[in-house]
Amino acid sequence: MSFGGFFDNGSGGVIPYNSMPTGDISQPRLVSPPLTKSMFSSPGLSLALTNMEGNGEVIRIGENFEQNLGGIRAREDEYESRSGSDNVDGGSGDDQDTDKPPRKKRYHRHTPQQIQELESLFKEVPHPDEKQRNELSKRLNLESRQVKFWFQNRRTQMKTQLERHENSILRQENDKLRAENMSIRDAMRTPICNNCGGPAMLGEISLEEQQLRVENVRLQDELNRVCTLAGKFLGRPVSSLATSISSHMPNSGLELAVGCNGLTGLSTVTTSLPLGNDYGGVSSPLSAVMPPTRSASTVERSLERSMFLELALAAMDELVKMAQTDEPLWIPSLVGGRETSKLNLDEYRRLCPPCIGMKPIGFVTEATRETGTVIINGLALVEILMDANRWAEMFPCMIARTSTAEVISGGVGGTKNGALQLMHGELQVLSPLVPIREVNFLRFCKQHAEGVWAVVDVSVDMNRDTSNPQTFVSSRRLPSGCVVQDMPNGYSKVTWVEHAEYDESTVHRLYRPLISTGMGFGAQRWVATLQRQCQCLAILMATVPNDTNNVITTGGRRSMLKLAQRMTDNFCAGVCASTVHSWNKLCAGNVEEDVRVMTRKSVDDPGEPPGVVLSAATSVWLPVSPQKLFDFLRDERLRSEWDILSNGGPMQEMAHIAKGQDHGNCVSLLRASAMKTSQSSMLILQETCIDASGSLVVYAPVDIPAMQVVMGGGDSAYVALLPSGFAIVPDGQSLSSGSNGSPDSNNSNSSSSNNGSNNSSRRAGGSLLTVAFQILVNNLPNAKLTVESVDTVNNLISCTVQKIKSALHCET
DNA sequence: GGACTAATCCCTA
DNA sequence: TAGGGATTAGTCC
Repeated sequence: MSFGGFFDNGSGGVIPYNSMPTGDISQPRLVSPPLTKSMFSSPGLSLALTNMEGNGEVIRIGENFEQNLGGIRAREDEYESRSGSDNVDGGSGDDQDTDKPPRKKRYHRHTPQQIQELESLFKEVPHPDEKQRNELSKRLNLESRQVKFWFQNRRTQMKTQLERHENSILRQENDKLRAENMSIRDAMRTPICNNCGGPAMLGEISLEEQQLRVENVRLQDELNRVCTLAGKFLGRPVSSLATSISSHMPNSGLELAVGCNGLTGLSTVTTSLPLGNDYGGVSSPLSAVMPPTRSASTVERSLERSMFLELALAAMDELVKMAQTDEPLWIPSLVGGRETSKLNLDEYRRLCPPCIGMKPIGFVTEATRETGTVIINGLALVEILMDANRWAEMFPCMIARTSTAEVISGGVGGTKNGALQLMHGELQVLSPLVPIREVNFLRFCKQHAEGVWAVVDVSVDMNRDTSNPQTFVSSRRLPSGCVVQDMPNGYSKVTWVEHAEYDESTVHRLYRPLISTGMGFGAQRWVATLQRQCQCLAILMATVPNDTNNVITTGGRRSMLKLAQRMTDNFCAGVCASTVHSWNKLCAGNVEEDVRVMTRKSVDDPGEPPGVVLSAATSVWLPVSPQKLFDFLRDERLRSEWDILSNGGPMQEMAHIAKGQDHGNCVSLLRASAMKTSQSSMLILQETCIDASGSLVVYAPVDIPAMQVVMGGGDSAYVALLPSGFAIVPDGQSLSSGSNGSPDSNNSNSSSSNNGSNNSSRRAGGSLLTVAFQILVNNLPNAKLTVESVDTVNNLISCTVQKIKSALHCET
């Protein structure tokens, strides 16, 4: 019988086969796959040899052993010649020995082409079935078995890489704990009296000291635990200051089974190790990475995670290269009078090996980089980025929806360093003409140095949401994200790289120049929004209330801003049909082209009036600058020129909360001066914001009594409102020199549209204006939508656009 | 000598 | 019986 790597010597003892007394048996493995029982016909020495099929049959080897070896070698050569690898070495020094038959070296390597093919299949399918393996083996002229081995080895290799990574993290944590432990021991050796500052007397154990002792025991346990785990990954014991492992261990739900090697099969030792996150408040950063048990599914998960980790590391590498390398990777160019850089694709391909496969056919590349100083420190920014909710709050107009699908690693030592998570996101440009970009991506955070952090995103094309197999992927994010470097003044320098590939045909021609210059989804927009939002946070954190009339309390300010935030979020969700609300698109014949009308039921939401809500949105081109358009729309005195709610007169600002240094960033409360008695209980809540990437004017009628509650610091969640408003962006024409999308060549079927794209007088510096209304058309949620309601909202939208055009003297 | 790689052996689900 | 873990051996740096 035989055990792994050992032979039974026939007398009950077990010896390694490379010390067998038969001399030549210690030669390179001669037990090749084609070895068969028929080779050994003579009786004699009993030797355990296992053929490839693993039958473990005992074969008798006779005196003509050498002769048989020749046969084996001949077979082996035959086997090698079938491997399809032509790069087999000619032979070793032994081949010159005339006493022995010429022998090729067993070793060879697959050709680079073969490896490339194998790698590419591995990326798609790390675990191919027999059919796939056979197919590949035929194609590559390899034995099916070789393909199988290759995949097996590659999986093992991935696992080893993962373990190595886990190991390094563990080691870091170990070092930290050890230092902590030492300092505590030190503190205990020379106790100091807290009252007098002198040395504490023996026998006097202060409360603090008792706590230190308890803490010390806990740390020692933790250290032991980490040492044991590190030992497992290192394959050798890691020394620790204490020796006992399990005596202090509390019970934990997670156990790690550790197989003992050596005489495999003779014994298996299972050691229970606590890995719980709840252990004494100290979490293991790897508890989420390591498979608790070794079942098939956990191994699959482990493999998937290791692939994610490999992808994340490659993406991080690429992000850092993209952020730190200038020419020739990024070529400086002047766009719209503003300095920017353009990605040199040849250099990019040379510098960055593809990490998520080839660009899908028909997709175009969008790559942008932007650097800016932001009033936030790197650590805080990283915390925000790694929290889906806070991330969405930071970029409310850009992120329609996001969630964390899985936290693969939570980070090391209580920080986000090493944190890796799988996320889902819906990115938006505020226009019905630009579809939402839905992406599943990995987000990986790494601290590169003291005060230097990087967060990278990269698409993973796996679709975990099997409930919706129809999901059409129209874009994917290549390694994108930011490198943040703390500056001494509390600011940080943020370098943002946004790299995506998308199906341009899904974007309306009017918006293609904007999108292709990166002003839609690109780095400029992320950085501009980040700067504006951080400035807003800094201002709001200032203690002095900054509303001009001083009529609002601090609590009221907070409530009003929260209400405004909800209003703006709902506005964005209505424009882009994000899945936050389940909108039904209307395709009625009387809906004007380029106006998207959607409807939904509002029930059980105290923040909205109950009933049927109709949303209508359209985007038009206007030959005026974005700034001029924004200033016009936010000016309460000019409101009567387009807003029916103003009752033909100017509006008056009753309250103003600044959200930024730019006066355009604020939340205000407006009242129509020409107010009729019937509407006397209504005010307008308005939020406006502007940055380098665009601007927004969002408003909603609100009840005076409800607003009084809010301004007094009451809960704003019960204020029912439906937002309307405008989103303004530059038309992109002045930004893109060689854009392939021209608004002039708009869809042929929209010649009668009101989007102004057929305006022959267009000039550089125009704007794209999105107008959107949400209106309650029936206060019964189950009521049917009438044609009249759709007509009303259609008229409202086209009238408003016409009025704006007239007021700005830009009618066709 | 260590890392990498192709292959082998044995065990287990 | 397929696949995984442990191991070996050839090669490269």
